[in-house]
Amino acid sequence: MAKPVVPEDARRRRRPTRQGVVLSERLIVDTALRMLREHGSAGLSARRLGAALGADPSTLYRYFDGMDGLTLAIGEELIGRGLDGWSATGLWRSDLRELGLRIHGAYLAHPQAAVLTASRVTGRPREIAADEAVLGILRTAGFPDPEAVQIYHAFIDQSLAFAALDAGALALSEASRLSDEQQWESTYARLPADEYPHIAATGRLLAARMNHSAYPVALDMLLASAEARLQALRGR
Amino acid sequence: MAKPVVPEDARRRRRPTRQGVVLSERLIVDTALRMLREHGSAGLSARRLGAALGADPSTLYRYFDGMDGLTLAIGEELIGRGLDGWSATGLWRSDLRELGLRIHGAYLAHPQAAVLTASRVTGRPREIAADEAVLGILRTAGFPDPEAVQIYHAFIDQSLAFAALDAGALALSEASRLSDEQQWESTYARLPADEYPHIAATGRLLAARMNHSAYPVALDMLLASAEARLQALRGR
DNA sequence: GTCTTATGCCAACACCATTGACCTTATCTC
DNA sequence: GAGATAAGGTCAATGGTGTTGGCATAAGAC
Repeated sequence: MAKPVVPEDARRRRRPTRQGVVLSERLIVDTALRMLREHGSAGLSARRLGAALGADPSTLYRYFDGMDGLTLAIGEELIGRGLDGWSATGLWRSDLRELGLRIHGAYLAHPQAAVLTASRVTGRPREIAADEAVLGILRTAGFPDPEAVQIYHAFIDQSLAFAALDAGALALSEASRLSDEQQWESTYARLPADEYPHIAATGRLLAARMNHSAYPVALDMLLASAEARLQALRGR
Repeated sequence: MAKPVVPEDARRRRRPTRQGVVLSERLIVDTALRMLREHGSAGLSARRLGAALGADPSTLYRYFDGMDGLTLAIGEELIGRGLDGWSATGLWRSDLRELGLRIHGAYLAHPQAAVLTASRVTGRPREIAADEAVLGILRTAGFPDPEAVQIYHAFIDQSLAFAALDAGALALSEASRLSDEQQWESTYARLPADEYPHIAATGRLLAARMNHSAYPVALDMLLASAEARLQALRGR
C-alpha cells in the first residue's frame, strides 16, 4: 500500500475539505449508509461518496484500505447498532432470542448495506463483543464447553446468514415494487398442478409466508433443540 | 431492452464465432463457472468471459439479460447439480438431511460462484423442483400444511443462507492462505482474557470449530425440533 | 437460389477503483 | 512566535467495467 491508513484514534490533524467539511471515519460510514439507503446497494462508489462528502474520492483512501475496508467498517457499525443498549436478563433462552433478533434486525434496518456486509466476518471489536456475549449466555446457562461452542457457532452464523439472505430479498423487492399478490401470481400460481402437486396444495399458505423472513422460525427451532439438549444433559 | 434475448429452446441459427466456437447458454454458464473457479469471484467480467469463449463481450447480451441474468443462470445450474441423482427413500428426516447437505454442498463446490448467487432467489425450474421436493417430504411425513410450509421455508432459506455465508468464508480464505493456526493467532488468541473470559476459556474449541461450516449442526437442530413437533402433534 | 433475420462483431459511452505526485496547512518543537 | 514536519487534502492519469446502437454476414426457410 503506497499510502498507509492512519488508525482513527491516532489521527491528529484534521484539515477541512476544500468545501469546508471535516472528515472522520464516523462521518464517512454514516454518509455511506445514507447513500446506500437512497441509491441502493449498487449506488455506493468512491466518486459518489466523495461528492456527497464534498471531498475528492481519493481522500477516502486516507481513511480506509479501499472500498473493501469501508465495507467492513459498515458491517462493524451495523452489528454494533444491534448490540447497543442490550443487556442480559439471565434467562438464557429469551436472552439468546432477543440477541439474535436484534442482530438480524440491525442489518435489515439497512438492507442495501447488509447485502454488502452481512456475509463478511470482520473480526473487529464490536463483532467480537457479540461473540463474547453469546458464549457467555450459553456457558452461564450450564452448557458444557463443547456444546456451548457448537451452539454458539450455529447461532451466530444462522443470524448473519439469514440477515444476508433476507436483506437481499428486501433490497431487491424494494427496487421492483411488486405487491404480495403479484409476487404470487408471477411465480407459484402459474405452475402446473399435476407436476407440482405439493406447491399447488399449499399455494395460499406459501404466498402468505414467503414474503416474510424465516429467521424467527428457524431461530426458535434452534433454541428449542438446544433446550432439549440441555435437559438431556441434566437428566443423566 | 434494445435487443431482446431469445429463449434458449427457441434458438435456431447458431452461427459460429469468428474463432469457430458455437455458443450456447450451457457453454457460457460452464465457462463462467470455470473462470470463477480460476480467477475468483471478482474475476468474472463480460470482457474476460468473452475472451475465454472466443467471442465479443457484447454477444453475451444475446443470451442473457445482462451480467445479472447470467448470475441467476449460474445459480440455477448449481442448485440443479445438487438435485441431480437424488431420490426420496421415504424416511423424511434422513431425506431432508440428505437434500440439505446436497444443496449446501453443490454451492460450496463452487464457492466463488456461490458468493454471487446463493442469496438470490431465481424462481427458475430447477429451484422450484427443489421446493416441491421439500414440501413433498414434509407433507408425506404427516406434517399438517401450515407446519409443513413453515418448516419448508425455514429449511430452504437456512440451506441457501448458510451456503452463501460459508461460500464467502471459503472463497476468501482460499485467497489469503492462512493456516488454521494462523487464523487463530490473528484473531481470538490475542484478546485480553479478562475482557473476554468466555472466548478465552473456549479458545481451542473455537479455533477448531470456526474453520468448518456450522450448517450440519444447524440442520440437525432444525430437524430435531421438527421431529419433536411432529410427535407432539401425533400425541394429542 | 433467394430472402430474411438471428446472431456475431465493432466502436463508443459513461462509469468504476486505485495510485503517485503535488501542495497546503495543522500541529509540534524550540 | 518562527520554523520544521508530515498528515491529509487535491489533481491527473491508468486501466478496468457493463452496456448499447449500428452494421454485416451467414444459417435456415422456402
